[in-house]
Amino acid sequence: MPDDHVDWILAAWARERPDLDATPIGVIGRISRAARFLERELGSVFAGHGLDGGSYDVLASLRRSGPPYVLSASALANATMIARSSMTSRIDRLESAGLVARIDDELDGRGVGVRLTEQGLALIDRAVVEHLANEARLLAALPPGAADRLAHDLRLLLGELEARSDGAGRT
Amino acid sequence: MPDDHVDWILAAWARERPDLDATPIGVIGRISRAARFLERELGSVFAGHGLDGGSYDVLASLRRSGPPYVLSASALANATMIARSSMTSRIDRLESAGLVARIDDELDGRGVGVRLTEQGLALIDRAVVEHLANEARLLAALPPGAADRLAHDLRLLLGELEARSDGAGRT
DNA sequence: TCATTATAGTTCGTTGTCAAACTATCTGTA
DNA sequence: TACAGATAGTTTGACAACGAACTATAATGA
Repeated sequence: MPDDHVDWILAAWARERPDLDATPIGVIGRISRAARFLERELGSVFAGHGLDGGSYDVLASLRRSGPPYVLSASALANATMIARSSMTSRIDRLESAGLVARIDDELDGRGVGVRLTEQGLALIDRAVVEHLANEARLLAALPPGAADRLAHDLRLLLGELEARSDGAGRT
Repeated sequence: MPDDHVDWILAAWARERPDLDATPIGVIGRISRAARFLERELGSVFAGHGLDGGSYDVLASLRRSGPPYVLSASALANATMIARSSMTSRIDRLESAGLVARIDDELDGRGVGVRLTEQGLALIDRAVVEHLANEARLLAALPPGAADRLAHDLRLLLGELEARSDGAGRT
């Protein structure tokens, strides 16, 4: 019932280029657009803890990996889908903030372990509660069943995308 | 059946923080992650036309607005969800590439119209065909009905998000 | 064993986006 | 009219991400 912006996009293409089948935009355009809105909405909670989305992702990855809260820089880069060079500077920032510490990898002289500090652990354990409440709030207006359906269907799509660019995910 | 990375994230949180309800990640985490994958996959087609995603968005917005293919810089910024200052430099780049031209707004001395050049029109009319085929390809592996269901449910979510941050979209 | 190749991480230069400050113009109201 | 505030667009400085080049270490295999 409530139009979204993508309805306007689809109507415009139907008018200007009726020869094209623009229906994929109904899925992919909405995912891109929703991701941008969500990034903004989620950002305010992160900012309340002195973080941005990228920093939160690193801390959350370490936290949910369980004790001793250590992952390699590469594992973190894979998990968060950014380049390794970008992870270097993310770790730099988090390290200056005292939230993580670099430790030598005993088994592999090239590797660097990234460990959650006590301060980092305390921070992410607080932030995750608020973050999940925020996410739940954003989904709360959906009619019953829609969220589960979305999770199910997005899982199919994401599984496909991950399989395609194989070796990217799966930390 | 095929796991996606978010399944692992959910399992990890269930193990480490069983007190939390992480189910919103099943929707929101997948949207964010899918958006990143899609950005990459779609980028290769754009690059084949000498564009990036942002440039494509501007040209496509102008194209589907119909003749005379003119929109204000603000309208373009709203449609593509970027800051007006970022739109200034996007237009700069597209203008140097000869794909758009700035024109004075007769009615409003502050306004700047952005018009698709003949070259820009020809380019976007070629690119959009290939782009839509690419999007269709990425959705092709979904089981019957899944894409329509996704479009429907994402529309509900996006409508909610757009209503929340009111005045952002709706060019 | 030693040379070749692959991998982990960092450094470097470039780029696109952003917020804030600024200029120019328009709008509303007294 | 005149002036205060809103709006359109640009400029500026900061920043996060990227790819390519580089260093150091590990793995392979002849």
